[in-house]
Amino acid sequence: MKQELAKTYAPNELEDRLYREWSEKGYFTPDTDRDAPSYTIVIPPPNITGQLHMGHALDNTLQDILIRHKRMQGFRTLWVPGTDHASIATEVKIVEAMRKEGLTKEEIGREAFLDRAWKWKEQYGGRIISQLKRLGSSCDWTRERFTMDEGCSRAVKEVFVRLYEKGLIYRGNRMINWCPCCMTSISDAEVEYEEQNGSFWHLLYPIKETGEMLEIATTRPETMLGDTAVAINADDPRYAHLHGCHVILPLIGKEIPIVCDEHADMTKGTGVVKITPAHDPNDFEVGQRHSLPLVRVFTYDGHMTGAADKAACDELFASGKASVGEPEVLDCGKYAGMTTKEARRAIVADLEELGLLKKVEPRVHEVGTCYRCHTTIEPMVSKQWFVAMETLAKPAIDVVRSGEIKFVPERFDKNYFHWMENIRDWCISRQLWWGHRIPAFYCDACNEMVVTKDESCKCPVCGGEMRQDPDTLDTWFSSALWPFSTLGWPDETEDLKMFYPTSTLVTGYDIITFWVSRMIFSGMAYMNEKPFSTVLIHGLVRDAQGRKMSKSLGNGIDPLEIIDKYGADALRFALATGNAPGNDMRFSDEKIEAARNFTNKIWNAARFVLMNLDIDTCTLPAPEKLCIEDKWILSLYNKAVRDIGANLEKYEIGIALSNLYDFIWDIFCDWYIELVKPRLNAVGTEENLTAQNVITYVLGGTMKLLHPFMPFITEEIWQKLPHEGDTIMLSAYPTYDPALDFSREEIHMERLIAAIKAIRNRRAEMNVPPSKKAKLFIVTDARDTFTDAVSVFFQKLASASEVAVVDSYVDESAVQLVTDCAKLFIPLGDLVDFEKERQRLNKERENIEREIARVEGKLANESFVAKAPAAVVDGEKVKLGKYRDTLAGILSALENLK
RNA sequence: GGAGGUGUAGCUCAGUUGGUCAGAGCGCACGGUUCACAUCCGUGAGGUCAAGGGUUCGAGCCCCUUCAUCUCCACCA
Repeated sequence: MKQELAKTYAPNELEDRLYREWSEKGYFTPDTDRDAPSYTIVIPPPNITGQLHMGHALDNTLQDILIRHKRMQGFRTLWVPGTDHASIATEVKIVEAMRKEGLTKEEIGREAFLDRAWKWKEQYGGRIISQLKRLGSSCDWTRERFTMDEGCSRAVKEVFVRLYEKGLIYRGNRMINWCPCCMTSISDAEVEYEEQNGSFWHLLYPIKETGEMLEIATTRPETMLGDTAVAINADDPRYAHLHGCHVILPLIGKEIPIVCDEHADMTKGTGVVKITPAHDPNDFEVGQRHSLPLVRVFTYDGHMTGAADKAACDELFASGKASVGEPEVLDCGKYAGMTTKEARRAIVADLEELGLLKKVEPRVHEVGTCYRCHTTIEPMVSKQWFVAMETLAKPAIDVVRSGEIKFVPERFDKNYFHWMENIRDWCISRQLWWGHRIPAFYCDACNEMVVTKDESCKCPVCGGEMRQDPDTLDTWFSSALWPFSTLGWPDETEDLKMFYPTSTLVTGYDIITFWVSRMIFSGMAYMNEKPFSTVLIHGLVRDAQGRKMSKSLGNGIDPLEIIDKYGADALRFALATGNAPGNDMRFSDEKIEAARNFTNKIWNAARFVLMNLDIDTCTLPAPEKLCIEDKWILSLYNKAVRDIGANLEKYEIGIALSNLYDFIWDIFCDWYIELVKPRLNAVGTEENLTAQNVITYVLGGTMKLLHPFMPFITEEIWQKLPHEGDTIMLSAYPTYDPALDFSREEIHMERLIAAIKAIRNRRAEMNVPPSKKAKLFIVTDARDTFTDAVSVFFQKLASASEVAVVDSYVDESAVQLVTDCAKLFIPLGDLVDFEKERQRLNKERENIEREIARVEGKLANESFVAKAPAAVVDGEKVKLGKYRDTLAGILSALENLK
């Protein structure tokens, strides 16, 4: 069988063909009947809003490498794919699209809106899936899931109800982060802090009892209308006489108390803090401690409250439906209806007019913004659903602390612990429509509330109709359940038994708090078991200048364009190579071109091998039939197998891949192929047959080693080589074989290579073109290295016309080269410049003498000899011996020149 | 205010438990029509491993200090 390959690797045609074939033959689906250990990965589900970006490409390349490696090792591997509904992100996009059509959510109503959302999901969810396929991801598509599919929704309801029944989910008026743009609450994790230039306004509040002016500094004067107290520190001597006094809140003339609270820090500002419990998290706490009223002065869309808002609130209180902690609403009068920004200006101007603005200082401070739209977050007291985190956090901390779950690299556990140990209750309700609707039902008739999975429930008190809570859940609430909801939970499915806990989670460090931590406490809480054993963390993919890739900068690189141009394997190589876990990486043209060149190199090596092949099956010949170069390549191949395997086990994917790169390019292509060419040309001989088998064995094995990283090219080549089985995907990953350890031949080849390199080097320095052949005389004690059989190497690779191993050689007109075991003479006649030769040899002599002095010094150091491991000391001794031999050679060469 | 990352050749970065670790790719210089590959082959130049101190027989690697740079977290008025 003669197989042929095209001259240049053209990835596109074969990628589609091979992926379809793998998929159709069901190779991605685990054989659940087979008895084998499981290895499971659940995909971090991409948002349906997006399309594949470089971050996804990296994330999924790493997962595919792991899963393909384990599959080839014989594990029962499952990679569960899916997408995330991305509640807020998707809703924002749909609202945006509707705005362009002149529509609003309210106009079309909830049902029509959800219709649009599902259509969106069909369109864009499908797109990202097909993009994942182009990368070569070997996901089990028969198990594809969506965070809002029926199963996931069931899991969400189940968890909600269970937690509610345990008292770990509660509803109440609490301080939350409100995004006036998205018009919803968001969790603490979803707030991003940005540095902004602001001001520090020093206001004066008149004191009722003494008539003094109390100076108060604030960064947010517009909240003053909602002040319900002023706090001082009880120990502050400056204000000791004011305990129990009141201030008159300017502009509205309201009397509010001066309270003593630890929150007022004597060392900061004026030591006096205005307290706005409804619009500041700290002030909320102070308000709780002193039972201060909550006065809301902002609307949910970022304006000052007015008469209508107040009326609505009054009605709520009058009806008796206002719940505990419900804030009052102020009619802000002349400020009503202004945006908070306008109100700030107006209030400051009015205070200034009244002489109550003492000074304004510029100040830089961190302002919370919405992670989706980057609108400034308004802290608000609002009635929301929360998860009580304290009891849930503890097992989640322990399971990482005990090492049951490991972060790779380890340092990210610090991040995790810090977040988990300082966690606050999780606000999970969102004023959005796209998402899992909260399974709480209210009876308008009698105010009863029921939390249940049953959507058609009746009021248990009065039997009346129930109204479901209009809010939806934080999108991360369903993501948190992903490792088990995708396997069928809450049912006790076979998949759950077989594949949970999952093995490795691969994700970026930017998502540890959002997602990883929540999956861990969820797994512990509902499964009583960790969701995964290892969290492999990777960094961000940045552009060539090191900037974050973003839409607004327009510096994003589209992975699909890269795949079209260079192939998926090249993209995968570029992403997986030369970067360590947890570190950011840069993506550049140079990198992808280098990757493309590597694929082409592999392709051509295979092309060469196939051109010289006429065997149909490959059997490794018995050792006595192997030539030195065969044993050498097998030995190095075997070491590569060991190293690559060890690095993959340690998740050192970048190192494993560079081991492979080095082996393929520098060892296999640059040396072995060149070394066996003469034998491959000698068609019909036994040596030729041996060479064919060895080169096929090594190339085939190398393709297997490389397959997890570059699945397409390796499958294509492997298929064309003599092979057993239907696909490289399911072939056995190579393992270390002690029988292939040929260390003697390694030493011989090292010597030969050193000699060949020395000759090439010397000829290059002298500008002798390779076409000018010259005789080579070798004087050496290492006769077993420089055998007749290896002469051809020098002819082929070192431009030798003929090679002779001689007892001694004297010829003044010869170039002399010295290695640690041989002296090489190349009679080049006129080309030799004796003065230059002498200088060169002297330089070499100086170098080697320096080295000898260094090693001798080391060995003369008693504590080195006494304390260093024997192997290290022996190594130094061997080195010294070689150096001395080399020096002797150089000295005799110099002698020869005289 | 806390925590962490990074700093190694001109550029981008590897360097696993301290002992052939001073490396790779790109770039640069010189040479090459060798029948797999010019997306290639051969050869070469280049680094006090940010600075200083310490531990050790031995330090890019461990410890301390400093500088530069990036990131995360944090309710500071």
